[in-house]
Amino acid sequence: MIRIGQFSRISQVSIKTLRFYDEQGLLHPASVDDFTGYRYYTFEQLPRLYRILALKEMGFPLQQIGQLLDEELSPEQLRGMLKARRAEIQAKVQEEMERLARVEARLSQIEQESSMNTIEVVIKKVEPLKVASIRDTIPAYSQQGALWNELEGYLAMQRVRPTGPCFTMYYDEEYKERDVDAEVCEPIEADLAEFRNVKVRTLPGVEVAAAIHRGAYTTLGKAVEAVIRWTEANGYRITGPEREVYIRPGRNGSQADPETVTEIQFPVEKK
Amino acid sequence: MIRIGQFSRISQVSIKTLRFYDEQGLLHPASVDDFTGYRYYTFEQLPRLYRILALKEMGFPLQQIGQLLDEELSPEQLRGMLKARRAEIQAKVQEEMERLARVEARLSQIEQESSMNTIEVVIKKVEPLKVASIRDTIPAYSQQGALWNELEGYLAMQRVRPTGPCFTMYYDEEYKERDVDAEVCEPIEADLAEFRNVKVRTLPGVEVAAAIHRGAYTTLGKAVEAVIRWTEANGYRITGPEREVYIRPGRNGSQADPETVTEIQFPVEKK
DNA sequence: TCTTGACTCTCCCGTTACTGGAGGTTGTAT
DNA sequence: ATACAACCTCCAGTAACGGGAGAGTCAAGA
Repeated sequence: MIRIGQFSRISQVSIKTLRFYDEQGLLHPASVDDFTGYRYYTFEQLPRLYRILALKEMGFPLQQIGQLLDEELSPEQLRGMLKARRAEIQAKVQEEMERLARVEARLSQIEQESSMNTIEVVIKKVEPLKVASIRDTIPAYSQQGALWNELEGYLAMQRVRPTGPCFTMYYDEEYKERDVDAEVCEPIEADLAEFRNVKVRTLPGVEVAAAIHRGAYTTLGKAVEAVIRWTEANGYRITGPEREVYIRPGRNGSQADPETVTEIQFPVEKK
Repeated sequence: MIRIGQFSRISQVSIKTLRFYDEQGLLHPASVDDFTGYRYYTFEQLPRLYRILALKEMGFPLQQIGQLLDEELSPEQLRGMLKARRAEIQAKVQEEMERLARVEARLSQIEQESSMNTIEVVIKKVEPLKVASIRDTIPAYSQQGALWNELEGYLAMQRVRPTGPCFTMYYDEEYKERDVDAEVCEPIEADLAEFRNVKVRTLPGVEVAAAIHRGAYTTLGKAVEAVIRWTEANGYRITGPEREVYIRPGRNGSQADPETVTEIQFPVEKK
């Protein structure tokens, strides 16, 4: 019977940790003095402690270690737990590798521009969204006015209010200056009948790479470029049409209002 | 000016998190109503929020993110922080890979033995240790009695008490049945003059791979084998002589006492 | 036998980046 | 006027301990 200090010295496990394992039921001392509360261990407890340490180094949480030690489990179950653990570690490694890629991308970018004037790109999930929309081929990128008038006119007539910021989707694979295949969308909640060009459907939820753009529409291209470059540098693939979300539209529809805030979104998936 | 709910919906950052970032000074709302406490955000705050998210995905802790955002730092400093982060991530990846190796080793072992009757091996640090010792070549592994008698006799005569469990070091590279190069050691604190065969020195601190063995000495070989196999499977290299630490020696020196507890240690380093 | 110093005990707080919930106030639509 | 969603603050919990306060215990030397 030895006291906690000596047990700690032999096993190289801190006294705090030993007390913690006692409390957690992982390793109770062989006996505890009722009056003084002193913990007494025996050398026979070392193998169990070492088993705990070994499992801990494989990354198991203490709770599971308790189970692994105390429950009689079949080799099958044991294999299962080990394989689950392996999968978790692999996921973790993957995650860290992606982090690394982001940092490396930033580093190589800083080599060129030597500052952090970057348009930030983030991954986020977009919920499924019910929208009313009109899709058409328009002569140029900046000439969506007619579509918006038609769509909003119809919504107003039907007394349906949009439930979030409106946006445009661009279906062209490559960048085009003219004859753009565009769809203007207003998110809605209510039921709405389709009418003429106005379609109603629910867009599926997706992951998007997104960047915020502030200022006149003429410089929107920079944000678009930033997102595309980012997806390439960070191992994502673009899987759908670009969305331009008009978070704060220009005053009275102006396309040059410097306080306009737009979000560029590209649906993506990991390569 | 929008309220927290809408800001949360646009940015896909939870309300709780936004409040937390406010509290932490990472992103204060553009204004707060003095009476109601309502937080009001503007769209102009989205870029800052996205910058926070981007840095978070690189794995920076929030505190550092605050610094990165608010302090004017030179590109040099920025590079430094990124490189430090990169190094940390690489270390983390390395660590997880080692975990993976341990789990894989266990899995492949279970394929053969289909249970967990394993001798657990752990890595621990051994502190530098001052010892009195006698080294000699002995006819067989089990015949250390004479050396121990001489060493302990001298210590008793000098009234020096050992300060921890005694141990033997084996210097032979390969396993030998006879003519074993062994050194018996007693850790001491006090100053002690060398005398005849008794040497005094301080062993350097090292990392060791260790396993506990319980029972008669005749089965010690299994523990030794377990440690050696483990080091191979987990990417370590043995860098010094084996130590056999007599944590609980057999009663009156018996080598067959089944309650004997011994620890096998091999100094190691990562490959 | 007493005292000193090392050892041990319990209890509480802090760590990270939030999430969940209780209980109470405010804003908006009908 | 009333419902109900949205918002507020404060508290507790997460994993696996480490640090420290304040009090009790043990072994050895004077």
